[in-house]
Amino acid sequence: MLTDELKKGSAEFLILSLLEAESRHGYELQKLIESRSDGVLTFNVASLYPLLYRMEERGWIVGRWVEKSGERRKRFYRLTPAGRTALDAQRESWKEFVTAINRVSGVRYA
Amino acid sequence: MLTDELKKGSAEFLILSLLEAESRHGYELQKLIESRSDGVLTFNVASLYPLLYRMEERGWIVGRWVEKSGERRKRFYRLTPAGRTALDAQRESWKEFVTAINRVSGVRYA
DNA sequence: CCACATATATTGGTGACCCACATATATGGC
DNA sequence: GCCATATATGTGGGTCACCAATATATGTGG
Repeated sequence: MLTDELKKGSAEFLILSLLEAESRHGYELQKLIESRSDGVLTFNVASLYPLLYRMEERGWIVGRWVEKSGERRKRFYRLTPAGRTALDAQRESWKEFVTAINRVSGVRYA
Repeated sequence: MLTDELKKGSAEFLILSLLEAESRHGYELQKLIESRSDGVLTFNVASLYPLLYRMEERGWIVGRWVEKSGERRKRFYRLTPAGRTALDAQRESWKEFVTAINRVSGVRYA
């Protein structure tokens, strides 16, 4: 499937987008992406956590551990100013990319 | 850049789309994708030819060598019925994918 | 004669993604 | 009391695509 290949690379953009409104933890991000896309976009845990670390190293997001009694510890991530800048850039890239593919492939949204 | 990652996986779809109208050879496909996307979508030769072989093995396209005097030999590819079916499926996948990403990321085309 | 465009092709390295597995807690069903 | 399932985070190892670099070969323009 085309989608399988394309999903690669989109994950970062989705995470940045979801963190724009409020901070969230990894598992939550995974479930949100899956439910909000009606199952079209799925996310493997083995991709999720390494990706979050990479994004944190890059300074786009910052995580903090939250521990509540009677709950498993969670790591909540929030967007940094650099992350917001990256998000803006990726939004533009995304639009440009979609426009380009549509133009070359002749896709129209009837 | 987001685009760099996303370009992966879209190549097949673009090639199938371009071959729908008429048969073309590898180098031509590469140049067409680049020019029609205004340089947004670039294509590495080291990806192009192996990809064409894979698509031919899968039975989506068929190539034939064309040799003219005073010209380097070219391999023209045309779409097979199976390729056309695959193209239809990929068009749907593409639309579904774009819709899903837009919904999750909150992108709107103003 | 040499740089460049055309045209096809491969080797070798990098890097992302994912299967499978591991750990730990709370809840619901039987 | 026990077991499956949901929640939540994490990793080792294999696979696979992409790409930089390189190679071959011909026609054109300066």
